[in-house]
Amino acid sequence: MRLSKRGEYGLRAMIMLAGSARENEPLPVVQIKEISQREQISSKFLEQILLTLKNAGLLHSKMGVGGGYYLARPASEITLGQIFRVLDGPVAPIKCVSQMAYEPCGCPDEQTCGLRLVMGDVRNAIVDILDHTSLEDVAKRREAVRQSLGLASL
Amino acid sequence: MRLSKRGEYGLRAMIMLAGSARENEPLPVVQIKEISQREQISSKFLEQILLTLKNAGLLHSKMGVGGGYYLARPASEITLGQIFRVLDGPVAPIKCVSQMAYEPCGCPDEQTCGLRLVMGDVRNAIVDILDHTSLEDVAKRREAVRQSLGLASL
DNA sequence: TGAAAGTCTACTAATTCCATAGACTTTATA
DNA sequence: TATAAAGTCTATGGAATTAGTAGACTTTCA
Repeated sequence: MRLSKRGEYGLRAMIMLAGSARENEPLPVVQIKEISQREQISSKFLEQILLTLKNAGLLHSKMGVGGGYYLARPASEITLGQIFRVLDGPVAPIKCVSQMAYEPCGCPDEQTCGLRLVMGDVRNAIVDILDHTSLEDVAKRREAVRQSLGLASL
Repeated sequence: MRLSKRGEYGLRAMIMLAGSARENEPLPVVQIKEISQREQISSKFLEQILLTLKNAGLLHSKMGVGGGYYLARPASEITLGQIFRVLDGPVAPIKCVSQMAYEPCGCPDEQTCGLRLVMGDVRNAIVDILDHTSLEDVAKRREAVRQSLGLASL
């Protein structure tokens, strides 16, 4: 039940971009190099990941001097589920319960397959979290933890 | 977030064994060949899986003529989580939130890592289901679905 | 004693994962 | 307008994992 490095790095990068947004300021444009340094990710690998996210419409970019990446939409409108699916594919643990990529599994009778019933629950539980957690939610939550630990805001 | 074939087949086999138990009768002993036919699984592959489950203490076996596999404990005392972990390893999507196999991930500050907070929730949601669903629960639930579909009991 | 069952270990083909490399395009600015 | 700074795109490669096969071995019962 593992999140891939692609998924991990992509989510971390998006969370970082959302976290460096300041109120009443334009969305910050951040370079690959800076993200890769702050998050300790191979910049060449990250490059691919950000490009994928861009082609999926979750990031925008600016080329050339002073360029970089920035969120395609406000952080409140991008969910972790969207990011996850772009990088790691369907959320469902088994294809026969996938909404996005249904395929029958080999069980004799799908309607009464016990495994399918339970894995459907698992899928729903994961989707509930990932699709209802926006980048803004993550940023707020992290901020709350920081506060409770008595740390400064950055 | 995928369940492997190993995990799928193993869970299906265990569920089948639990489902073929009859009240007030000894736990049925079922041969690999029969399981593999009923569940459409390569019998050589299934053999390995059942052996792993046996070595983990979830199954018992009888060698020789009339032999086969049977549950090591009553179906109510074996959870899907136990089976899953034997075959597919830790449930957590990322090691830094794993109870069974914790390892730090590369994030700059683990305590305030937003991804870690959310993946902790995901882990808990999955564990809640898998560790609180026994083979007996699955059998009962399947039976309920059968009833509601107006099907016979086997 | 022989057939029916599980046990155990090794092997392999295919796929996926985690990158790395390098040539290319776009843009700001000196 | 040249140049450096940034993203774009495609190919390649090693390592690990996955899903299975093969085959020799052991145990048990009739």
